[in-house]
Amino acid sequence: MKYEKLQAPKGVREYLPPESSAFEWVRENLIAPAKASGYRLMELPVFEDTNLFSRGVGESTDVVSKEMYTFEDRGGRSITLRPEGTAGVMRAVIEQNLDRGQLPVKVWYSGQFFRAERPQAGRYRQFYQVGIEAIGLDDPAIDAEVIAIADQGFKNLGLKNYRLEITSLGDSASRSAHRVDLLKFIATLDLDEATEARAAINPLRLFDDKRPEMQEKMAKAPLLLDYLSEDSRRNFEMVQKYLTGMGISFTINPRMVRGLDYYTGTTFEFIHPDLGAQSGIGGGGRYDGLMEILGGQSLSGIGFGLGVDRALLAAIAEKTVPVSEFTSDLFIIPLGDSAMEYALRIANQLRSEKLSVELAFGDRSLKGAMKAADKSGARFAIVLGDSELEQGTVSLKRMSDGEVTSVKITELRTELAERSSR
RNA sequence: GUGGGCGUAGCUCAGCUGGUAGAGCACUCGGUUGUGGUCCGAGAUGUCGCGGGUUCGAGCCCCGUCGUUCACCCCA
Repeated sequence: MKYEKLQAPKGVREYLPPESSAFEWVRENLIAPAKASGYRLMELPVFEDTNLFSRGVGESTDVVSKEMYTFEDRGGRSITLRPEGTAGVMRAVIEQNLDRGQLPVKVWYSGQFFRAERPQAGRYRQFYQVGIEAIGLDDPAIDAEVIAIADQGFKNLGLKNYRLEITSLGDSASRSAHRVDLLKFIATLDLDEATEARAAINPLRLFDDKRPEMQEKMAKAPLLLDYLSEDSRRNFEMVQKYLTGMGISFTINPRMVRGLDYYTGTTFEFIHPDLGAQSGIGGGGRYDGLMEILGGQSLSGIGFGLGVDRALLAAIAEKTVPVSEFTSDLFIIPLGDSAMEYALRIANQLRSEKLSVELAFGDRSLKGAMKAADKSGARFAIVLGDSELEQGTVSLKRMSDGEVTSVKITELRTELAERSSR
């Protein structure tokens, strides 16, 4: 009886050895600056009450209206696989009262997110993000620091070709003033039906249209940046000053539009040109009304999400991924049953002393086992047979040049420690 | 959700105007008794994505389907 083969669901990206080590390298490097800045881990569920996203992210966004994985659980509750990270963090902060202590609350997270889009280069239905949130403080210095943390993550990967774009969406007074004029302007344009509909939901979206004729039409549209209130404008200037002071280069993109409704004030995107159509490797911004919308107190916040999958693609494009393979300290080749019994024992012991040790299993030829030792990248190899067991000594072979030294088995650990460090 | 390209051994691919499959790499074993990376030799592996159709006959043609890839919408 032969069973049918199963496949992974459409649009998921899997990371298997040896590429998985590059993925892990990217993720850890993106996390490191957050840890170094006092952000602490938050491990959250990947599914939440659907209302969290429809209310938090915004009913009008594409993410909510057509890209969510929503289903009913056995208790009849509407559940959604998280399409982004911020809403879940806010929910947990409110629910667990983290905002009752000292502010800001500074947390980071890492994990998979889900959007039911048509997959393409750098876009998957399950994707990985590293993110941070700083909640409860209005200070342009925090905005600048959050951006700097993201930037440092990309620098850790050795990336050079990306650029940082920033803008300010201002406070609600700024936005409503701008909206009036923008709607007036849009009313003068001759738009197709689909675009008209998008404009009705969120007129800012038209700035993001890639079609050249639309860009032309929008060229003279009023820009939100010109409508910033005095406070917002001063805030934005401070953010820029701080960034410049840290040596972080950026460009101001007054036409930048983000896909989530909760953004306010400082907003930013990291863009890498070598990835194809999906060029955003990370982005974020302020979300000053979000917590209140989700039933918490009225606190501001700022955060970012960085795409691990896309950052990896960028690192591959720029050829900055280190080629290091896993290397163990010792590879043991036992010959025969009693040697295997002994090998398992000393391997365990060496591992308990923090050495990494691999064994040759199965009935392989010695030549094949040596080949496996070579492939594993182990620094040293020993053969364990009857004569070695009798004499209590082994020939410690250094794989890089084949040099062999006779070593007592009881002294393997110290020998390895000494020789590996050189 | 819309549109284009692709789908042949683990991987990268070849397969001429339709006659039931190959290469390189990788893998396993061997090249005289227990030592890797080079070299030489031998070997295993495919329901040609799946289903249907045309045909005496299809990996090659047609339809559908699934997957993949690229782009649009949108986004990490």
